[in-house]
Amino acid sequence: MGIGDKLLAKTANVEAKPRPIGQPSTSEAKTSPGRLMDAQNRINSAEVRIAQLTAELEEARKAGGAAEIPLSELHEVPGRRRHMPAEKFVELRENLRNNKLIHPVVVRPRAEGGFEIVSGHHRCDVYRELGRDSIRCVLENVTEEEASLGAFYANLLQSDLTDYEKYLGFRDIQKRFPGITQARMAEQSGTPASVVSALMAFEHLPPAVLDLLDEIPALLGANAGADLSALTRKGRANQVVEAVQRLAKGELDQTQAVRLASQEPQKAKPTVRASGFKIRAGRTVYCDLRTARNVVRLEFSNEQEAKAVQDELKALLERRAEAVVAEKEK
DNA sequence: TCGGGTTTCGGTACGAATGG
DNA sequence: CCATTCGTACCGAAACCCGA
Repeated sequence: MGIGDKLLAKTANVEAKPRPIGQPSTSEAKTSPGRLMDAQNRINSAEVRIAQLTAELEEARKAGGAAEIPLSELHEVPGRRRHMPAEKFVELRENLRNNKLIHPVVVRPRAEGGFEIVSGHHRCDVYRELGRDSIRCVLENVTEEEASLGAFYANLLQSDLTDYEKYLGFRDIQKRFPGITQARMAEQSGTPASVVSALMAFEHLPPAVLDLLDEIPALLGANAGADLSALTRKGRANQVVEAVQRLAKGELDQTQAVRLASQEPQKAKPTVRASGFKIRAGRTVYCDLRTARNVVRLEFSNEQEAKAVQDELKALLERRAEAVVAEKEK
């Protein structure tokens, strides 16, 4: 399931893309769904109908194929839906508007009737949006666990999921399967154990930080998150919160936030940044001055000026040096 | 001053080493 | 045996540099 779903995701629109997009087909009922609906109308009992669909799917599965299932019989299981950015969804919709579905939706029968979607929530959404009645499905005999895990691990494969969202997913898995180790989850998801470890460290961040992450999931990557988590456990929660709040305001980047949080409180000095300015003489830059810590660099447009300024600076510096000596002796 | 090549920097990926 | 930390390689974007 995991692998299959991954492959589905990777190749969802591979075939269709290079094709020139034809005329948008009107949403006139395709023949096979139409026939299916007609057939359904003649069946009174819903159970019989489901039984028939299930049998159809079983048969199709044995033959290695798929069957048309009414969208009204497909149900979503909470937490299984895969994240998809809006623009990707539009891409998928436009693809399916003009091309036929290459990868059938994967479903499994529900005890209370109908089918639950194992993989293909977005394809179903698209079909509903396009006003279609049914969609090609394949039956997958998987357990509840397998279906959930498969969906989540396929989800993980998406690089546009933020690290925080990945953490929430892994945490969900742990909640559902108590006792599962990080190593096991790493193995199942094909993620290095060190990454799983870093992700799971989000758990130990101060509540205020987690609240911020709920609002802005991309605020912290797994690495900075793990660093801040370690600091939190060392009793630096207050500084961690402070640093992350400034990070959220855009005053710091992630490494600076980690640095800030790891400094002793009294040492939390404003970050020394290189400063400088340029003096122009008309259009050309007469002098470019830069200061970093205790170093001042002066760059002149020509050597004569450099020499002249050096002489003037000498006098200025000697005066200041004397002042420093006087200050010390006081 | 413009364009494009390069360097730097913040960040991620992941295996190796270490710790509990 | 797991989880965590460390070290290094890598990546992309922005900053920087420099000749035309």
